Amino acid sequence: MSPFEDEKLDPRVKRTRQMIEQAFDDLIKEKGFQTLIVQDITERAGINRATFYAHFPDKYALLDHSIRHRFHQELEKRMLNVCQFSLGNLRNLVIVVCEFVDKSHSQCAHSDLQFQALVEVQVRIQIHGLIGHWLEGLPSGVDFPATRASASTAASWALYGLAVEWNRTRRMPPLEEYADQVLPLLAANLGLNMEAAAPLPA
Amino acid sequence: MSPFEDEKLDPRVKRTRQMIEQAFDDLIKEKGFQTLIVQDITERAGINRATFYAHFPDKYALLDHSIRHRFHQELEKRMLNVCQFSLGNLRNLVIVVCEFVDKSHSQCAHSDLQFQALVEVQVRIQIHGLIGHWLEGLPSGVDFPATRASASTAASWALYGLAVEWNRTRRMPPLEEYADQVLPLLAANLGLNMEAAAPLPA
DNA sequence: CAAAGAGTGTTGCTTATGCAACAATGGAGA
DNA sequence: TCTCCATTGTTGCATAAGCAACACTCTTTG
Repeated sequence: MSPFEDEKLDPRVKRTRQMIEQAFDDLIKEKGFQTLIVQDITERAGINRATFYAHFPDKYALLDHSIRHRFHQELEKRMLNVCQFSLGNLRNLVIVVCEFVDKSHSQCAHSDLQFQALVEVQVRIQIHGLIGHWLEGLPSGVDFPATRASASTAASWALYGLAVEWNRTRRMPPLEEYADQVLPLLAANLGLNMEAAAPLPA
Repeated sequence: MSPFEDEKLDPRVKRTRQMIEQAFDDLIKEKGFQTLIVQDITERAGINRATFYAHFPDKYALLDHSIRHRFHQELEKRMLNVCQFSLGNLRNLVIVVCEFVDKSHSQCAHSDLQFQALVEVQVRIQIHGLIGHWLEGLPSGVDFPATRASASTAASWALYGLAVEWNRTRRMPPLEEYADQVLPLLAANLGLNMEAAAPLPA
């Protein structure tokens, strides 16, 4: 459930990965993802090129890892990775995703479509996993429009799409307001009627 | 002449030394030199204890190296390590030494006498080397009170002593003024009569 | 005095990283 | 088309770093 714990790993490995990730993050801001070559990363990180390939198959794998890592950190900040389902937590998730998408889109220079697509895939996977985990924790009596798997799929796509839309409209309305506005939509995906007495704590 | 150039060294070695030196500097500020044990340094640096001993015989050698390194950096900042003798350069050297002594004494918490003594030895060695190098570059016609070797010895001790004194009087008078004040003393050590027409550019 | 603990250096072995060279791919330009 | 060049992954070998264990010295504490 938590692929980024501080495993008791060889300190050399931990250091090298940190240096690679740091160099990668910096370079993406500076020259974007597409024009970035592996040699840039290893030079900035101060490691050998062969060492890079000992850790990542290529720069795409590194990007995937980096996105997962950073998004997971955002979840950790709000403890969304160690909680149960509630409308309040779902609302926080909306906020996290919107902010993350906004930050990603702003830092990639030339509206790099490939970059954005790769971000989307990784983030959606994580959202899907989190919501799926939440739903597993619900009592079996709760009804869903379909299976729980379908529910988390629909909700994760919907949530990401809403985040992109919020970014596209130049972050209007304000995030808190937007979260309140779209929360019923997502709740509906999950089979929750917000007008009736919700079976969950808000 | 320059023991700290960016030699083409194995990047692993460069990294490890940097981490050790960084951890050492931080820890000295936090808990002083005497109470510091090697294990503290290696833990903070994130390296193995055996690796430490592969680079330094003990914490005293590390301190020596650290002082030499930092003092040399100060010389480099003002390009005193790549210039010839002049009264202006000697004056700059006074300023560098005063500032360095002051910084060292302020950062060592409990007026750690051993620490101060170790700093003194290393800094004086460097001053001695630099002045000696300067004197070698002078034309053979210039007169000294004694040999050039004696002159640089006397001057280096005198200069360090003056720096300690300036620190002891709570940095009074202001550094620039103090430098002008003591410059004739040091010049006399080097056989230069500042009242007569100096054979050197000011 | 004895025993326990903390810190020091050292050692043998394992593992990760550095380095240089290589073939393979693909794009740019004559 | 052809060559040139940059980039990519990969490989074998050299070297640095990690790790656990050891003996040794001091200090502390009962």
